[in-house]
Amino acid sequence: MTSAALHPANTRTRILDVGERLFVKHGYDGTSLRMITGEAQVNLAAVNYHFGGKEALMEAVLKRRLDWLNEQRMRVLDELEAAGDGLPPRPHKIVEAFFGTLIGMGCNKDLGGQIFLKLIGRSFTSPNGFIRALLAEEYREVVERYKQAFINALPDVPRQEVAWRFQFMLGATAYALAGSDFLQVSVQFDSDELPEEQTRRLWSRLYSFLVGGMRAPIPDEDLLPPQAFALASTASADDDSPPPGGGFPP
Amino acid sequence: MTSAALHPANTRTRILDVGERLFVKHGYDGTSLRMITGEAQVNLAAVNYHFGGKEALMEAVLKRRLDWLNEQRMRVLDELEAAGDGLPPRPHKIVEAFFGTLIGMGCNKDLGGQIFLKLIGRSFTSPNGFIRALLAEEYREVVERYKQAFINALPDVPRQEVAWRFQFMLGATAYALAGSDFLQVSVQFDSDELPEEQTRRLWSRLYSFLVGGMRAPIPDEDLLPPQAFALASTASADDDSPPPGGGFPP
DNA sequence: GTCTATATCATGATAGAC
DNA sequence: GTCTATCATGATATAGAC
Repeated sequence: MTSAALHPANTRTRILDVGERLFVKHGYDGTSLRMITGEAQVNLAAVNYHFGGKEALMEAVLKRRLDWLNEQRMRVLDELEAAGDGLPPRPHKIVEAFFGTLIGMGCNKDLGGQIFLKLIGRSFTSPNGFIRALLAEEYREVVERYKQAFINALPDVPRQEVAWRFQFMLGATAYALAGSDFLQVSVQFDSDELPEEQTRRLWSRLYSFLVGGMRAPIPDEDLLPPQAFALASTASADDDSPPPGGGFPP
Repeated sequence: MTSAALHPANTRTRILDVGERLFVKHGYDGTSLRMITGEAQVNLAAVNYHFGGKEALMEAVLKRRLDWLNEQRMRVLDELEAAGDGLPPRPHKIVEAFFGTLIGMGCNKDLGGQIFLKLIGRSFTSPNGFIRALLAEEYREVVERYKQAFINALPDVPRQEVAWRFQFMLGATAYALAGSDFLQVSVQFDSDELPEEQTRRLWSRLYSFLVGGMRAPIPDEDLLPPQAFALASTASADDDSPPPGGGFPP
């Protein structure tokens, strides 16, 4: 059995697949081209030949999935609006269109599955500027259209408020995907694949939470969180100053 | 003016302060000890002398803030339960105690301010295992107690459901703090400091969203997201196969 | 397209003088 | 406690044979 038989795809695709997985596992800065080319069993120089460099590889990894996602999200919203007879779609349908499309990708290995969900969940807060910039650019058009759809669907809610809630929904979703499972509830997809069944249950829970948050009453601008917030904003820190006793030796 | 006059604190604290800021800005892997010691105007070897290494420095940076946060969160919950006359605190009060305490730190420079909020927001999804492990360890006791408080406050909601919603709330909060401002609503604290006024407005909005999500109806286990989800989980990807023409030269 | 070999540089850590 | 000097390692990227 040749080593090529172990690898279903060509060099370029193997690099993309392994890169995607390792970028998730170790982060962009924590992943070296040697790690990628080693696992993909291709030559070190192949990355530079096919993509032009490490950043360009990351860009290709993200775009491969985002192009599909953007297209799909646009199409689903198109259908939603077309089915409305001139009426704007209901808010929960828009939530479903935007976030359901994403979560659904987790069940589809051809679309990156859980690996991609985790990658996208973490990329929003990447310390690497070019990653955030790329995401902003790739998301801009679609997010703008969905934001407008939410605004149309919620005529009584101020635009600013809608935008914030969109941001909160993105956060809740991204974290559920990025998976810091220290709450012991988080989906264990360290073992590579999350069963379709579990993904569906995650989705139904997340969906319920998001819609609940979206429908929350408009906050009172003058609300002052009485206790906790005020305490924390005025407390003094116990700096790592010398131990009690004024610095005198014991 | 001596260079020491520019730096209010001792070497150890200067390293912690600069480290905290740079770890946020460039991530753990993207920050070198040379960057830190350079900005802090201390010797390169000082980090190893005072902390023992890069990982230990990160640990010290996190613990300096988390110790205070844990203590405060415990105290606030103590008071809440003491004031209840045997009745469990209302859910929205628990939300306020847990998340309000955190957000309040953003107004207090002695507690790290916005910098620390961003750091903690990003650390949950750090690709570095030791950071997630440290956070899990530091959060375990407090989170366990708050989770129990939520369970007591919501006797009709299944425990699993409560845990998930806790996770979603953490996510929405962390992302609001970690700040990927590509939605144009996100708080601009790249310019270092977020005014107290804005932090309060962020809090009132977030608070409303979190409580809304927490109170959402229990999801139907058998709900199948009709359109978007199903489409995404069965679609086929357009792989990066050779361009149309079968690979023949033009 | 793929490979070897290498250039160039930055990193974390430490040894040892002061 | 602070400094200089240095080590060993691993990084990205490229030149050039095949």
